[in-house]
Amino acid sequence: MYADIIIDISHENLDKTYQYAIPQEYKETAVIGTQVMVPFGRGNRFLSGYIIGISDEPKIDKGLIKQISQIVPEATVIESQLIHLAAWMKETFGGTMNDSLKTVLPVKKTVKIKERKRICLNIKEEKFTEVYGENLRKNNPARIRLLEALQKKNTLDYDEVIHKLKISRSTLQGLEEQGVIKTVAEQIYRNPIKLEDTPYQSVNLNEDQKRIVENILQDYITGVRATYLIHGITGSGKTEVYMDIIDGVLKQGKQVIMLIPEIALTYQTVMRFYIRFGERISILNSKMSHGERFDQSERAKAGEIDIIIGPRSALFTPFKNLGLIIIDEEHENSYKSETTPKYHTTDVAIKRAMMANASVILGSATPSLEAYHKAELGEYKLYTLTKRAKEAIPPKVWVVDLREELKNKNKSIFSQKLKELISERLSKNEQIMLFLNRRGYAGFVSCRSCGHVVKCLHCDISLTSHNSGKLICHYCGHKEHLPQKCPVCGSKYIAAFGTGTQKVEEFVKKEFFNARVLRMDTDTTKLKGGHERILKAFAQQKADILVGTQMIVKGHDFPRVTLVGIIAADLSLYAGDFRAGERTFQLLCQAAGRAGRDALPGEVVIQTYHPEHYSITCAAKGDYKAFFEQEMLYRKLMKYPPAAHILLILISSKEEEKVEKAAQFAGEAIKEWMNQNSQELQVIGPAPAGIAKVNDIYRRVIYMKDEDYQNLVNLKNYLEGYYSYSEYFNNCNLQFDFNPMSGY
DNA sequence: AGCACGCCGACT
DNA sequence: GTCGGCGTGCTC
Repeated sequence: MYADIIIDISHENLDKTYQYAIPQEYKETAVIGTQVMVPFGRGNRFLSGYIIGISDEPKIDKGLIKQISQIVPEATVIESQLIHLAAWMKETFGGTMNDSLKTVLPVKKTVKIKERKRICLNIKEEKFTEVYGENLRKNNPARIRLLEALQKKNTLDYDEVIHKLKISRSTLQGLEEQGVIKTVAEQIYRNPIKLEDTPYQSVNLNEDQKRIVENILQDYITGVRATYLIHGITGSGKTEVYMDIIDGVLKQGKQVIMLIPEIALTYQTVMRFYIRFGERISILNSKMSHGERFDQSERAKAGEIDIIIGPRSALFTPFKNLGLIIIDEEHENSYKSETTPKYHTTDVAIKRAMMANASVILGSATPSLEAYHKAELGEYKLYTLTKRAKEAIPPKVWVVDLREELKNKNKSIFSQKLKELISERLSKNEQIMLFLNRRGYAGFVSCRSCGHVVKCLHCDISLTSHNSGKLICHYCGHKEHLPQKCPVCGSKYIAAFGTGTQKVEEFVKKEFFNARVLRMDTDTTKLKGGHERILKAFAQQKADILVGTQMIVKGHDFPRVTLVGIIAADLSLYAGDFRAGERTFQLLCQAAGRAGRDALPGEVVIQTYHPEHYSITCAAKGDYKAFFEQEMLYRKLMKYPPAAHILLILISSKEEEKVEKAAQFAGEAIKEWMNQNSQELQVIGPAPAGIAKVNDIYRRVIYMKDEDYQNLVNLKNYLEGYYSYSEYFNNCNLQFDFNPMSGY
């Protein structure tokens, strides 16, 4: 038995694994994640390392492999815990150990720190002349070069000394031993938050909020560790609840990780926490460089901070005394990783919390079906916040049936109602948001007259129209022709559905030519800071109407927005994946929450061909529970998560023939596995992926469904085994996605 | 990073 | 010859 070990030195060229033999007495205890002491290098000096893999075969000449000397008893070593977590992620979500390690461990490329490593003189002037003269006499060119450079400039950059002055490390070492120079590695890590002198004002919690804080803290202090789901409607003051709980947990000497979706990371949110918790808080965001992130993780390890706020990657902050993980807006898509391992943050957070004896709080206005389902099963403790904290009035919601509009010869993209309300708002100088809930590849086919949507017979998923004029199911690959007439009402108004933000903008300009319009989509936010710039302009009322996709409904509050128009709720309702209904409900709730945030009462217009669909009626009433019940029925019926689990297998290659063969082979292997294990899993595919070709790489998918997650994991392991040696997978890539969030 | 190996000029 | 300065390459 051999162990792959990474040596615990943060240096680039040691950032790889070395194989060591596991002595007999450690056969049982040497598992992935354990810290070990090993002899390393010529001098066999004892270094600490971590086991990140176990194998039977030696990778190099057996004679060169040394033995592990000792196992460090499982202390609360944070690295060890994170490596453990990585191993669990590899197993649960697929991919290699390396993939998992890279997501879990802080980047070891210590670029920033290296830059700061400096060389300076360590002797007085008279001594300098003496040393300099001696080296001149002995004709030591490298030393002279360095001394002359140091004479001109007191301190020099380490990297420059090595590369520009061409001084080797051994020269520096020699001089340092003699005490002529010293190297200073001043690690100044910046705190990315700027101080602002706003005193903290305590907020008075209402009864509901107080109850939650007290209950959860009571649990915490008495040693109960659990996962909580806080279902609080928009504006019910979840953040205040989090802050009070954090405060209580900090008082227990523990640390807190607070996760938020990337887009919600606004200056205001951070400031609120900063004002309350001061210097011991830090943030992480995607704009930060590797170095800056590394800084933050070093600060966390050194115990300089107690709270970190950031997107899903912040989950891996190396806190030694982790007490609580909060996941705000738990239903957000960005919590699912798009790269292997395709983990869901909630699952990993719960696992990490278990390992660290911490609790988890999930919060959302519209919890994911997964979370609410688990709460109903009693796996999570559920708390509900039903009152708005500020006494704002819930908005008035109008659902407009677009089929009626067509009957009334209104072919504009704005219904009569929406037009009226827009005009009224413009005259009152109030602001309007027009929201296009478009997402990913749309292009489903529907009848403009009766609203019928063409769906897959097998999957109950909207078919997607392709350029070829064919309709395709993204799950099973089922194909059919685009019908000439609506199969339900016979109308000829049946076509692919799709509107872009530019089009909406054009229409607005045409219909309301004196309105000032801002558009926000991937086009207009491409430039750096485009996002912020547009939102700021709108907040300063430099425009009357903001047109955009989901990105406009998240984050920012605009007190003067009193009307929200959803152009076509169907766009997300028939997006071609099983979460379409859920996503629509969430988006509509969020959009509705934008209207009338302050004193001015708000109104919302939802335009749709399906006013009777429960995603829309429930969102209009703001009735989460009713929506959940309905959607859960659908999931149970179709065996979609959380009623069952889905494993998506994506096979890709540059050669079309190869993918086809590999996909067929994988299909056979699955059958073989089912026979061997006498299991009956539902298999859909192999089929070309929804986007069958990306950057000249061909893609095939296989969907598997089963109620038992472990079954799917076993199958994944079986396929991974094949992948490593079967020639069918040569030049092919194999990826797994459990309970996928996005289409392929 | 830390260590040793090997090369080179200088000195006893 | 030997010694110290110096550069380089390897570590299971």
